[in-house]
Amino acid sequence: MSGRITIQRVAELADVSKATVSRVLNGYPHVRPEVREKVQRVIRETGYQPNNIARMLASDRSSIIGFVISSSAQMVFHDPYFPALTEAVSDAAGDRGLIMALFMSHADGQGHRTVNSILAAGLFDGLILTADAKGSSIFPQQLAPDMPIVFIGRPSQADGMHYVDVDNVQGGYLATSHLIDLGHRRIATIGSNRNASGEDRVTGYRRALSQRGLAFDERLVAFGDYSLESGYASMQALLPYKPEAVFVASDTMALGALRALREAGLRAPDDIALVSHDDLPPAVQADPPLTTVQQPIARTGQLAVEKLERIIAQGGAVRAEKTILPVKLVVRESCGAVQSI
Amino acid sequence: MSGRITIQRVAELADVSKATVSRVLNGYPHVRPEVREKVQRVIRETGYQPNNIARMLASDRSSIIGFVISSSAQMVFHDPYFPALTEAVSDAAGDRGLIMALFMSHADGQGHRTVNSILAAGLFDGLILTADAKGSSIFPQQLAPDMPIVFIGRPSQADGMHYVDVDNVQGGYLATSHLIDLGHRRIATIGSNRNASGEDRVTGYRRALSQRGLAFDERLVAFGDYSLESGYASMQALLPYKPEAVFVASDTMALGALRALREAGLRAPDDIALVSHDDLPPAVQADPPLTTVQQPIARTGQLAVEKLERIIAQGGAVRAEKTILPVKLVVRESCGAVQSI
DNA sequence: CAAATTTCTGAAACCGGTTTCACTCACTTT
DNA sequence: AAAGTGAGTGAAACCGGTTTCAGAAATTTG
Repeated sequence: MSGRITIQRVAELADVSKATVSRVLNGYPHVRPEVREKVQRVIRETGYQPNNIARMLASDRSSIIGFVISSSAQMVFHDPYFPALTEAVSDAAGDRGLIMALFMSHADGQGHRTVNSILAAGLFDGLILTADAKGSSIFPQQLAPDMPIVFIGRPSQADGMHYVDVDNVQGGYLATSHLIDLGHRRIATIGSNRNASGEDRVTGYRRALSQRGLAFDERLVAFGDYSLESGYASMQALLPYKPEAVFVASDTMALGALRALREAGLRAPDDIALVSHDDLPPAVQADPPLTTVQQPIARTGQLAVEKLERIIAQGGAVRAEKTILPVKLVVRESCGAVQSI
Repeated sequence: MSGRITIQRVAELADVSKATVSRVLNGYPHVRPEVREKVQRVIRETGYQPNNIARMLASDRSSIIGFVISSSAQMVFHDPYFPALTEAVSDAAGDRGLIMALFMSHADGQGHRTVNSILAAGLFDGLILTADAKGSSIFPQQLAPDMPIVFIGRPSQADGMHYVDVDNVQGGYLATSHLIDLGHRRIATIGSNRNASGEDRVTGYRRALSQRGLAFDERLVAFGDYSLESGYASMQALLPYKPEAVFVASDTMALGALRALREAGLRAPDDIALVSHDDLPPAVQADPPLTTVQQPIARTGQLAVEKLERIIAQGGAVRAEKTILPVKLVVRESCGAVQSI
């Protein structure tokens, strides 16, 4: 693997010791410029590539991080959020010279097994986990207390955990406030109680209502699972209660909601105004384009990797710390604030 | 990493040599049953986990394979094909005790750089690459002639390459034949010339036409890039030529095509019959649900991993071999063969 | 100019496994 | 009973790097 030639061979050719070659390789000081140059020339001429595995063994660092998506395969398929997040983490890792190993843990209770085997591999410098769904918690901390771990999204047991999340409460709040500003009073929501993000967005919704003196009506709240179908079903369930506007907790569910409206012979925003959450590509493509709360996915992935790297560097002795990223409202047509062109 | 205790410690506790522990660990013969049991007990009691990195170094196998998606980020987002394929490869790798490292190489010409750095890592037992787009070929073979590589999809330079692909020609053929069977004569296609798959599907389309004695009309052929938008634009471009039916080379483009129809006040299948390709989840959700050619994505990923494993095991001395998987037509409503319920 | 530093450098230990090889020992063959 | 077999075992080499440590060489200081 990686060619025949080793550090030993380079050392011989350059007429120095392995130690010196290693110093040159890692840019350490205490090497005479001329020697350094000679070694570099040999390296160049031979095309020598250090064996990373040997390096890992000796330095006890692998530069590999695990990225575990602990959602059901269904969600990974239906919601572009995961591909987007995966790319963000992958990019961030690549930028920092880390290799990302991806694991998709299945919904059939294999979550633990997957994580177990990952940890057993003893191969990773650290792990990034997507926040678990409520009730199907993963606790790698118990299995490997020293493994550096960063969650993306608030885990169900957030105590002592590092995590990066977007301000979901603020997201729900901004979306709902916008609808109130537009004069709507009877505002429904399609949220989710599947994870912390969904709950937080509903919390923001309620906060906006109460702050503006609007009553909270239980019948105007539906819960989905982030799938298009659940958005569709939820909207159908809400229609009998005649909402004027709806805050949908994800773009994907909003697409389903739009379909339900269309089938009911209604149009957004004319008959029902709609604001969603995430600002993923489908939001722009939707008909009408969705007014939605933009969450900085790329930044989220980047911060998670940076945080993980920091924890790794400090040997895990970092106080658990959460990072909450701000969100912002992107106004398009589904809310009725601007005219369709 | 992976706890404190080493094979040396286990050996001491079990009062045997490292060699014997290693034999037990790997299930090798030539260990007395009682000794084997004693070692296993110590392993159990101490919770010993072998250090995989040391193992890799000694055995020159990492059990890590790289999966490189060499498409633009755009496509990865827009087309569920890639998440589906990624999951398939990830699952297949996991089933076989391999770890999958994911790389998304960008469209900005970084493709090569990504692959270079992957190879430089000297860490992978092998690579699975998604077929390159035409003109942006990746040639890791040149850089690392000994690296076992399997493509998914026919690469632009297929000579001497291992690859697994679905029968795209047959896909285009089946779809088009179906439309002909339904009585249509003026059949258009939205294909793609971005990669081999797209071209093959168009080839199948042409083959069906000629076999049934229908003339090929250049104006009835449009090319997209697998995005929803390109499907939309292509359909708009085709409408002036009044097709009775269209074969669209991907579900995602079909969604765009449907939108174009809707906006033109037309309906599928009544005004224009439509058959697409892939049978990904959106095909079912579409309105109307899409008649589409099903490609066995999970199987594709699985075969790619198995083939790669075989090449690795044989030290790369395997004659290049291609595997073409059959496809089948799934009839839903968009073609007009069955009545909407 | 001697003494004290500081800069370079290489030998050797080390990381934690796997694998080779020689040797012991019990059991078969002649 | 001597020789031949094969199973069972451990010592040691090995994988290819990094890191420690001590000593030589060069430089600064007194």
